[in-house]
Amino acid sequence: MNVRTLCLGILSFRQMTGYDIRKLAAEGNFSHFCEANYGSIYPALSQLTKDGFVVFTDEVIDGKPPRKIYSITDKGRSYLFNTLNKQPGPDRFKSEFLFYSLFQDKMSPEDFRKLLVRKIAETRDTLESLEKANDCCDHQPSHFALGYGVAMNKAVLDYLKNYLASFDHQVKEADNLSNED
Amino acid sequence: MNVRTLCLGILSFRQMTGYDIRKLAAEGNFSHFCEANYGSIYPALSQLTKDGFVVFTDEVIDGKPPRKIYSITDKGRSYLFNTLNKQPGPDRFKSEFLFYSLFQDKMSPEDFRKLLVRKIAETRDTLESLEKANDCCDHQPSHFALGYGVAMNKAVLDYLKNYLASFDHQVKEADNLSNED
DNA sequence: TACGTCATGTAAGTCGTTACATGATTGG
DNA sequence: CCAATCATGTAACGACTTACATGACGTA
Repeated sequence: MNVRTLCLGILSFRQMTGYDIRKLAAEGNFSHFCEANYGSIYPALSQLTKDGFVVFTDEVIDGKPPRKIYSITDKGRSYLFNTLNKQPGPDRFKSEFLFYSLFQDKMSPEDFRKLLVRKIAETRDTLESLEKANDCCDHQPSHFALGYGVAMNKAVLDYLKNYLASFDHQVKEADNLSNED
Repeated sequence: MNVRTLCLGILSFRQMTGYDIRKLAAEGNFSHFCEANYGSIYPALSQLTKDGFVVFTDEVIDGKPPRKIYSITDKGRSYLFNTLNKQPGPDRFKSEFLFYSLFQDKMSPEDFRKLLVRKIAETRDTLESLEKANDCCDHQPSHFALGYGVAMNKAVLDYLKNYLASFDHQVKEADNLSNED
């Protein structure tokens, strides 16, 4: 799913600006399963315009920055639903954290613990914002996608919290042993 | 975490060929949180060699294809542990499936159901292979990383199975209603 | 004999990131 | 007045994907 298709999909819900698209894709209800920056969105919108998949109207209002409001065309819509008929590629998960964790026995316990604690906080934040979005949301398909993210992050949070507990337990035991010497 | 660092990390466990690295990164115990193909691994290894982070020996054995066996150098190891001291970037999750699911009310129930069923099968497969790998594995950090994947995929599988059940239930009810007409 | 696996690599192209450039408005 | 937010874009670069190119061995 490239940025062009992402934009097209988002615009199929309602017309909006490139700025709005970026908000949804990088901070909003779509951000937990996709990504897009200005640097890819604006060129994508140009291309989609060239292809006739979207059109825009210039909105110039006094006292506001001028905006381009993009809408999907019939051609764009049929292109979108056509690609949606193909089967989706596999989910992709990339975790620098997990890569780092492979070397936990090469780090000091304090360093690895920090890593864990930070990750737990991060996951908790993500989870909270997904749950909040899920509560507000009445669009059923978005609800499904948000719930997916909630389920995933809950599981990860549990896993990490358990691991932290057992990690602390182990460190404590090791301390006790060394104190007995 | 670019492919160069990934290769360096993998080579810090043991010496191996580019072919082996690809296996680990695309099919093995690392594949659930990273990706790499030949097309990125071989150039990465050349670069790492130039930088003095790895060295290789040519292995030429009669009746076997010649291989280059790469090992990490001290310089490479210290570079690796240096980057490991920085804090890791956030996990990235991309799901074409979730994107597609946003349009479930625009598809026929049969089409969306197929999507769900396929995803469930896929998740079950991933989960099984992670669990199998986890059973065999005695390297504790890998165990942690695999467990993370297991937890995530279990949660997703549960979520999808529940959703499928409620989906089928709804479709059935709708059928009953329309039959009563 | 044909296919799968081992094994290494290149080249073209796609795609996206980061940083830069600009400028207006709003709210503290 | 300063910072944040709204708003659009470009350019350079980096990174990875895909397809191509090659070849040997084992096995069914």
